[in-house]
Amino acid sequence: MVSIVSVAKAAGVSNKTVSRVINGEPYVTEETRERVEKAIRDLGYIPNMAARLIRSSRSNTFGIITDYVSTTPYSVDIVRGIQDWANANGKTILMANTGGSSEREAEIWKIFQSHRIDGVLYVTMYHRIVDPEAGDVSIPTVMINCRSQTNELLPSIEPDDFQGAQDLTRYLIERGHRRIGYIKLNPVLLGAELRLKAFRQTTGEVGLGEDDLSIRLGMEGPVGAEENYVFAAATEMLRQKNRPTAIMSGNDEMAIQVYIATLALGLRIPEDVSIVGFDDFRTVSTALKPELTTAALPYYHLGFQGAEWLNNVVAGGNVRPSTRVISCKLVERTSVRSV
Amino acid sequence: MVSIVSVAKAAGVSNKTVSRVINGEPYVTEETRERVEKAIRDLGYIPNMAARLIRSSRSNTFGIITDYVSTTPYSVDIVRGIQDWANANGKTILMANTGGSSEREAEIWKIFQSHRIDGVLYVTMYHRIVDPEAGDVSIPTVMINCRSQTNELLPSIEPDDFQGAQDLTRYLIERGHRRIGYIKLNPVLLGAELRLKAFRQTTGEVGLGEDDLSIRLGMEGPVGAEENYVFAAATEMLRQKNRPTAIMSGNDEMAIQVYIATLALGLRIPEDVSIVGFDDFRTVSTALKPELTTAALPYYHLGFQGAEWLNNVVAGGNVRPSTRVISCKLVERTSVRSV
DNA sequence: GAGAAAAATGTCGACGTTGTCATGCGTCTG
DNA sequence: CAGACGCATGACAACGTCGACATTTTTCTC
Repeated sequence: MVSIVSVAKAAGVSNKTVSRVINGEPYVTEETRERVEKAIRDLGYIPNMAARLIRSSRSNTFGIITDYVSTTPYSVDIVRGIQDWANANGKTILMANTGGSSEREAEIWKIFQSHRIDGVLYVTMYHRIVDPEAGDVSIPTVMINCRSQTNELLPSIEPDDFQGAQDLTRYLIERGHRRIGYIKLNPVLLGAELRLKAFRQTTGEVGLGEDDLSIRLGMEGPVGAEENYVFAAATEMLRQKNRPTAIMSGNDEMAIQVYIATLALGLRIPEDVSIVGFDDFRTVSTALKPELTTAALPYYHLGFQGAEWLNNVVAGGNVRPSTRVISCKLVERTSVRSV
Repeated sequence: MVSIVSVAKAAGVSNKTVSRVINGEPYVTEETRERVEKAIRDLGYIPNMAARLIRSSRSNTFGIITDYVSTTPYSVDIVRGIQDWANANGKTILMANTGGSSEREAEIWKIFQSHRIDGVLYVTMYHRIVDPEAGDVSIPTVMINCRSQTNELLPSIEPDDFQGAQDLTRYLIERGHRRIGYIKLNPVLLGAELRLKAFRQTTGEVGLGEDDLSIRLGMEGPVGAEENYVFAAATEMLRQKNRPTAIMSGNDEMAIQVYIATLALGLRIPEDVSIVGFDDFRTVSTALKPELTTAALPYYHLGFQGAEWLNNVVAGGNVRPSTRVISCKLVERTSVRSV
């Protein structure tokens, strides 16, 4: 492997001068710099990160720990956001997946430490409460899309489920809907409670009461293997004599079933029933016809800003641990009409 | 940071002996070994990979290059497969994403080289032909879910779109369907041609001709921003006097629209129309009611076996470059009935 | 044009690990 | 009991890079 030494030889300078050129340090003549750069090109020299790390003990590497579950694969956008930030800021990304096993997670922390990574982004694929296995380790960590139960000190960055559901509810109310159905998410998800709370509060503010609302449980059980009541709930809801003019679906995926239930009853969307989702899981929201109005989970930004934040923490910034929240943008499509 | 030296001191042995213990080398007394292991535990020593690499120039690290596109996020299963293999075999994963830009891709190769990775897994998020920017570099590479146009020498591992579509078609034929609709994938996707070819050939084998088949284009244009004709195509297809009794949808996502079109016409699934998809994009295939019969893209296996293969290549195995193909398993659910 | 300051370049060692080779010690062989 | 052998351990250098410091060369100042 071609090293700094061979470059130095080729350019007829000392190692240190080559090092200076590589790192853009001052005090190198233009002429020398060019000679060295030519040697680098000619020899195809590429700096050895490992050697660099060993000297400077800063790896410029972040580790990502994920917990892929077969659901909501859209959340890979978090990883994309992280990667984009990392790429723009010269950081490298080491990646590992717990697969849900906590022994494996412990291993991963070890591996990360053995690579002397600067910090960890702990990413969950759905919004939930977790319990990182970092042990007594003190690697700077930022939680993304989740929050630590035990360790209040870890900064976390999460989607604003409340605001998203609030916007969506207001959107329906502004368009004249007064009888609204709501199909609840799996209670395991952190968003379930927040979204429902926002729905209740917002409808309450305009004086809608339990009689105007049809609230049903859509799913429950372990994520990935849940009991699914969405179709039945939607069907039942729409068969009521005073059926809702709009249905808020816990998420976009569940909205598929609401669509199907609605159509199977011979009702039209949005003429007879308006429907909104949540997540902006585009594979679904734009595949549905009419396309689904929904609130976009800010996955990409969660990742991007999480990485940025971690960087501040690593740099020792004055980062008081806290939960940061990113808003969910309402995406207006064509599944809602005014009544 | 606690190093091998401090451990050696604590245990009252030489560096080398500690090294021996760490690497499980022979010629260490049980007694010494225990003493060293105790010191390691007490001090919380974790080996420094960078230093190790600098000596041995084997990083035990694979790089993954992806090209995330906002479509088919389900393909993260490829990455999961890779990670699982890596984890089981003590490899570390470095990850980067091109975002579609080839300058960035070139940078990534550089970065990977600077980490002295052992090999690269070049992963695309949908089955297609690509053109890796590795340049004159000769890092062992395995292509996953794609194939190189220019470099015939790169091994690749791909889903068997042909076999999957064949199985699906046979499945319909065996259940008595003789008038079958087919909605074509975006021709940009490698699978489009293969699946259609399988459909044509398999229907042809049992004597079905153009009159029995309704073949329509579902989508075209750049991935992520394509023109979408699925709903219209399905609607038109089902309005024919001799409407198909079954429709094969290019993929699961498109099947959503076929469902909606079917139901909007007042037809029932599967009583009036049977529907199959492709991909087993579970967020969709199990959210549809009735649940969708489809062929599963073997994403996880693509990743797992790709990593395994790369490992062989790195080890200098007798790996004649070739395209390996992994079958798509038919997943029977309830969207098809016998006629 | 001498002396000082600034710029350019070089020398050397250290980072943490492991490979090479050397050494010490007990055991076996004949 | 001498010599050979096998096991257990250690000393030391080297990997590629960069920081600290030293040295040489150029430029500036009066």
